Amino acid sequence: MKEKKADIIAVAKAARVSPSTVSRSFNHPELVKAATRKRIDAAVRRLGYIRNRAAQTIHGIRGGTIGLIVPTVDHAIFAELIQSFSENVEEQGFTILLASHGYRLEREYAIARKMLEHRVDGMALIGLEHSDDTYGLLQQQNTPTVLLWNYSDDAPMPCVGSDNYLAGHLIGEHVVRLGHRSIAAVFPPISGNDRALQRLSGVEDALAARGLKIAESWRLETPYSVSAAKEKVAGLISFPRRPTAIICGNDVLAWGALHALRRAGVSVPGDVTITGIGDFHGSKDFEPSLTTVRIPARTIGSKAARLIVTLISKESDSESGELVSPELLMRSTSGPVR
Amino acid sequence: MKEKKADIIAVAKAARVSPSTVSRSFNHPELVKAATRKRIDAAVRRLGYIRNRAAQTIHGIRGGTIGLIVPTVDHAIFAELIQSFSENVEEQGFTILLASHGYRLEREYAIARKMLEHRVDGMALIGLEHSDDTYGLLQQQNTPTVLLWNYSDDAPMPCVGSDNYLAGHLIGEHVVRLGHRSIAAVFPPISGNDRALQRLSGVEDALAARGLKIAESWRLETPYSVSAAKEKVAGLISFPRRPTAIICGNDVLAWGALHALRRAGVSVPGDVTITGIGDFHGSKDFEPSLTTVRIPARTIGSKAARLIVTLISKESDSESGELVSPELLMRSTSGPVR
DNA sequence: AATAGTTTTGCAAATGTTTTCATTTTTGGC
DNA sequence: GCCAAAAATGAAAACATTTGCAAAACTATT
Repeated sequence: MKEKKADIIAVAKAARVSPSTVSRSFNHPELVKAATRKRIDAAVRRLGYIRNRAAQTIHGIRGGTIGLIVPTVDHAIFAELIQSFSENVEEQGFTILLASHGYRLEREYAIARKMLEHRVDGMALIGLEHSDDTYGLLQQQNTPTVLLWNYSDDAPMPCVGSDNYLAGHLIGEHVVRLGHRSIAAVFPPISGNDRALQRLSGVEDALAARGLKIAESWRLETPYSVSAAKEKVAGLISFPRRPTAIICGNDVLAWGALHALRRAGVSVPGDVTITGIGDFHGSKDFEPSLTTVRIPARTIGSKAARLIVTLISKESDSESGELVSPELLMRSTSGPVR
Repeated sequence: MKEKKADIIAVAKAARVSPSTVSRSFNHPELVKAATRKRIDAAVRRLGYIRNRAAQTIHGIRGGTIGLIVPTVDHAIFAELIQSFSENVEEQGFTILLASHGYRLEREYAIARKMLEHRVDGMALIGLEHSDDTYGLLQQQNTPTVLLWNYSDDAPMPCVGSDNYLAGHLIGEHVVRLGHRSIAAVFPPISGNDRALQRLSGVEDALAARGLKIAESWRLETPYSVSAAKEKVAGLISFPRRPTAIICGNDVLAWGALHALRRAGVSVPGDVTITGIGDFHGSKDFEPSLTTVRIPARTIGSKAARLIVTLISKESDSESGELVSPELLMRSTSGPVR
């Protein structure tokens, strides 16, 4: 029906040169005479030729793609990270191949495999918790890989992220320092989510240091959503005996808690202290503004981007990642216990 | 240093068959004897062989990737759309190649080109507004393409989305019906953003139908962020003469407005009515819950996914897209004028 | 045990590039 | 105008696969 798409040979013919020259004109323009290059460019435009990356990838040339696997895209926090990572990586001429595994680590393995089939130049994963298969695969193919979001000195691969345990610890300490003794926690499910687990441990250890413990019935688990958190917290405060502080595993849950309290007419921080973790867009401007721990997604994204590109081009395994410290932001949702 | 990665020939040798048989065992397993397949699979596992998609793409075989270009990832609304689109597309065995252009349409063209170089099987773009070059490119390469987010009968390519003009109209009508006459609007910049433009037109037309018009000084333009909107609205209401209703171009801006009013001690909807557009996660559970127009990102994402896959496999241009209607959600931030 | 049919396999060509090496063309110095 | 050196180009091999076709190996049938 339609003339088949132009290939490099067609261009060569049209420009009255050999395919080699056309190829060179793309990849090493300085090696071909300006006049010839002009003719080639004209032919390219005339035929609407588009290079076939697949055909060059076959020659072991870098394809210019980086695989990024996230649990999900539509959590504020990952969205920000993805944006920053992809922006920075694009700047270096790479394109990202994106997929989400929905917190299922076997899916992650399958996706990683598929990305390797596409011969990505590097990979980026979220967190430190991955199946042995995944780690094995990446190691064996020795694909440059960076782990995002979490940092640990003894991670099996270079990672750039924050110390989520410390983040939890900071917020836990802040809350006990304010004098709170009746403390509840609202966290996302921790299976397949080492970030949440570490935050929770940090909180617990901080409390334990003062001999405090979160009562079983005050340890709430909710999916990542404002409405789920709101509902859970509404239930929590409907009992006569209430916590004086609620520590949330991330800012989205904290927003939900805040709305629940507002609805119930409970004053924050007068009656109850609320804290988040993450400092998402909007937390600073919430009324009242949310006390939280800053984990700078944009910074992590851009540092990770720089790292993976280095790893890819230098082929130097030396780089071991970077820790970006969490920072406590005392704002208006936390206050001393009455 | 390390033995080079296994290729199909190495596998063939290890399994004592010819490369052709190995290839067949992957692509047409029913054509090879079970016993042989077993031997091949064993060899594959032993050598850690991973197929090279690039090498098959070269044969005109579908590579299994779909290019998705968005303005940015980290707007709640796109995040949700991307998630749903990618989820559904992955289910069909495709992987997405993602990039963002930051509302710059020339960037979009460059990215599209690069994706074509990677020989994506299809493309998805946000909105109907794209450079002629981009449209030309896609048409000329006749790459199956779907336009997301916006729907129009006379779009140059299949699109699945909502009617943003109608969304704006619905909300505008709702507000005037409540008796408001002093109306302000807070919208994102409309350049390179046909969604916002159409919403605004919808609003304006709805007001005009009642002989109303938004005063120049009450037409605020702010970037997409809670804090920017909060600030702008704080300024707006600091004047003695205030609007009785503020129509926001999307829910994020509405949240900002809500926080500004809360801070200023202005009651909603008692003193001022606020409306959003989008119905993002969290709007329903905001206190007070936000009146807005629902534009179901998840639905759009999944329908678009289905459409692009059809377009790719059936090669049938017949499909022309789908309109998913916006729906007015009257909640608690809007009320009759005092 | 021979035949016809069917299933399984291998050979070789093809795919769209890049790259090495050799050859041709150009340039500059005389 | 000639020569050596430098610059530009082309021929052919290489890359990792797939596939059409033909050969080989099995199965039933007699």
